[in-house]
Formats: sequence, C-alpha cells, structure tokens
Amino acid sequence: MAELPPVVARMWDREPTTRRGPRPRLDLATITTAAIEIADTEGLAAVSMSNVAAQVGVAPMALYRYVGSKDELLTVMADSAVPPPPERENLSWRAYLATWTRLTRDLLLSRPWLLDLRQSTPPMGPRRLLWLDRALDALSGTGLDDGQKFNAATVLTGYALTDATLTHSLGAGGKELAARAKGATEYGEILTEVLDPATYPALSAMVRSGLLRDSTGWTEDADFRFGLDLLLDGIEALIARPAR
Amino acid sequence: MAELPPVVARMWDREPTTRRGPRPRLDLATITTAAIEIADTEGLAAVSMSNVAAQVGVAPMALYRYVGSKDELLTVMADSAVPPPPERENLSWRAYLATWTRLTRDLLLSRPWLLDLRQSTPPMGPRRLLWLDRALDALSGTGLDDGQKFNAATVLTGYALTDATLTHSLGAGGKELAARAKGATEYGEILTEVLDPATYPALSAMVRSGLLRDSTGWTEDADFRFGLDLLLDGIEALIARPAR
DNA sequence: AGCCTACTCTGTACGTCATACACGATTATT
DNA sequence: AATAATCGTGTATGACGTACAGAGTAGGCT
Repeated sequence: MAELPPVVARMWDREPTTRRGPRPRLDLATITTAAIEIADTEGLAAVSMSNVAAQVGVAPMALYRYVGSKDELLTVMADSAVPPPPERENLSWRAYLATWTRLTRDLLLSRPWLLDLRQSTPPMGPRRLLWLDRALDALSGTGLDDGQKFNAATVLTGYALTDATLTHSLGAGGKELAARAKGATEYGEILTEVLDPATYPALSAMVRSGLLRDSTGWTEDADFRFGLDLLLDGIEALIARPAR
Repeated sequence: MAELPPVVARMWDREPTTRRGPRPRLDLATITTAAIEIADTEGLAAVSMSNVAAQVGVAPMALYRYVGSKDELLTVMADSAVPPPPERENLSWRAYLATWTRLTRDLLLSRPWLLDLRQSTPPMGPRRLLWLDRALDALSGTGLDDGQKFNAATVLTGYALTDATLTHSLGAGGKELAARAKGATEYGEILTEVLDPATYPALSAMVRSGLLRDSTGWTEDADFRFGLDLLLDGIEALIARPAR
C-alpha cells in the first residue's frame, strides 16, 4: 500500500478522520471554492494566498494547514473547477466523444485561467479522472487496445485545449493587445504589416487574401467541428482497420 | 500603416535606427539569449529580471530599456527559442508535416519551459510564424481552402503540445512527485490506490490491467506516431473529399 | 479530573520579485 | 556650444510566498 503524495490524499479525502486539537474552521473545499471564485472574477493573478485567506475570513498562514503550498492549491483548483462529464445516454462512441470534447473546450473558455494553469503533473484529481474514464468507456466496445484508447483521449483533450487557447487569445488576448497599442491592431493587420512575402510566402498570401482580417470565420464553431471531425474520422478509420 | 505594439516592433527590428543618447551596450538579442540560457539550465523560475541582468552584466533596471516588462521578455523568449523549420526538400505534404510535427514536439521536450510559457497572444514572432508558413506551404497543392489549412496546422501544433506535455509530466514531473512523497509513487500506483472501480470502471480496469504500470509503453515513440497518423489520416481523408 | 500532546490559527519577519522614479552620464541634433 | 533625448544606475516600494514561534483548544490518556 503505497503512500500517497499529500495533495493527492487531500483531493481524495484520505486524511485521517479523528484528529486532536481544535476543530478546523475550514476545509479544503471551502478554500478551493473561494480561490476559484477569485480566479473567475478577477483572474488567476489575483489568486494570492492573502486574497484567498481574506475571502474565507482567515489569516493568510492558516491556509497552510490545508494546503502545502500555493502550487498545491492551484493543482486542487484545476481539478475542482471541472464539472461532471456528460452522461453517456445511448450515444454512439463518436457522438459521445464529440460532445465530450466540445464540453471540454467550453469549460476552458468559460474558465480561461485553466489555460494558464499548466499542469506539471498528470491528472490525478477525481473529476478530471472521471472525464478520462468516460472517454475510455465510450471506446470500450470498439476493439481498440488500451494504449489506443488512451491516446485517442489524449488527442481529443489536446485538441480542445489548443482550440480554446487560440480562440481565447484571439478574443480577449487580442483586445488586450489592441488596448495596449494606440492604433487599430487586429492580429491580421499586424501580420500584414510585418510579414515579408518573400520569406513567408504561404502565410502572407493567406493573410492578404483576407482570412485573418475579421477574427470570425476561423474562430467560428464550424472550425472547431471541422478539426473535431478530422480527429474522429481518424479514430473511426483506426477502428475499422483490422489490427495494429 | 498601423502602429505596431512595442514588443512586436522589437521582435521584428522595427525600431528607429538613429537615436540620440549614449550608445546602447546591449540589444534585445543578447538579453533574450541570456534569459534562454538561464531557462535552459535552471528552469523558468530562475528567469528573474535580476538574474538575467546579472547574466549580461548590467543593473536590473537597465533591461527595461529593451523590454517593456517581464511578460514581454517571456514573449520574445518564446519566439527566439524556436529554431528554423525543416526544409521542404521534395517531401510529400504528409511526410513533411510528419517531421514538422515531430520536430515541434522534440523542441518542446528539449526546452520544457516552453510548455510553462502560456501564450496569451497568438504567435507574432518571426520564427514561429515561419513554422506556420511552412506548414501552410506544404498544404498548398492539396486543394484545401485557407481555413482548412490553418486549422490543420493548429491541430498538429496542438497535438505536439499535448504529447510533449504528457511525456514530460510523466518523465520529469513524475520524478518530482516521487521525490516529494516517501514511498514508491509511480503514476499508475497512485491511480491504483485511489480509483474506485465502481465510479471509474473503464479507467481502473485499464490501470489494473497494467497499462500505466511502467511509463514506457505509452510514452513511447510509437504512441506519438500513432496519434500523428491519426491526424494525418484525417487530413488525407479531407483532401480526398470532393468539397466542403 | 487533570495532564499531555497534537493540532489550529495568528502575528511577525525575511527574502525575492517586478517595477516606479529620479539622477548623472553620454551623444546626436540644432 | 547648447539642447534634448536616451542610456545605465541606485534607491525605494509594495506585493508575494512562506518559515517560525507562540497562544489557544480539545481529544486521549492516566
């Protein structure tokens, strides 16, 4: 019976139940909720130990009774911010994974600070693992082997992440940029300004033909579906293939 | 003629050439190189304005003559750390994009701090855009429209990123974790310990059947190729399709 | 009942960080 | 030669993460 790292133990409520001293006035969930609320409203930068402590009405150092470090808090946040995965109903694997991926992306767009939170460890929280489980489960009747299923889930997660990053950085990030510089500074205009057609032939042709002028048209939902179908087609082809 | 945001102007050497005061003792490139060297050897956390300034032999505040903020420095680093893309030679689009994606992943693994550097703005530096250009160029004979080409490049980038993140977090990140807790704490063992088969049926079955026991076997190169082929198959199918 | 001990929260303190500001030195332009 | 812009430095500020010591609290033991 291996010993769990402390964060993991806390995330899974594996702390010993009977304790000695004064009854704790908080629990990890309250702290996490407060931190998430701050991140939602004021951004990840505003999530400081002081701010979180103030939010739950406690001295900053009190948080360290529940969390080993700020990094741990962020790790827990990254899991707690995730809602339960969608129900399978009686969807085909393909339909299920399509909404699974879409919801992943929507989550990342609704809580963009999750994008800033680089996970330096693989997912180990209950909620993220639940999502993973459901994706694997959806593929269970397909004859894929474990590694293939796992990789498929990885690819879909990655796609949601990339798409969310791009969409968000062209939306909000673009506005930040535009605010910083005086003139009109849409992404496309910057590229037009800067690209030399000789060294960037394909890209500058594309820019000049207008693709990036208005950020709609390639940040649209249709484009997300396009890439998603690409991936699902690939998986489908793999399933149809005899063996590896 | 739009006005460029200051970082962009600096990255593209669009600064006015004749200046008044004393001759600058540095330039952006030296600073960036020094910062990258620190990040390579001591990690991104060691990249502080003080450290970078010390590395180039200058007072911390001097850096602000070349860079508006630390964030800007990181943005420039993220571009400068990228080598030139591979030559097209006479490779098929598929072969080219395969090595293109693989090299992207290899770069991220060799400079893992790039993974920590979340880009809150779309790529605007000369080197990253060069990679983008080459990917688009490789698809130029395929009949895909601009949006499709762009999305294809996005998907491949995202895959490289996801794979690198996973591989890295299971390699180095896993070791960090194991160092923090006393016992043997391989990822698989943690999951075995923590997962309830009732609520995590698919995942716990997979874990118990041994997939994640040794991290080789699904961090291997074969698995990278697997996902990559998945994506390329998808793109190929799209090309073969009559129209959209 | 009463002591011990583990645990909770607080206050203070330290080192690090990004960066604002004012200054003297330097150089191209007038 | 005078002006004005630019460079590098030194100092200062406020925020941050967290180490540490201590005071209060309550369960487990005798």
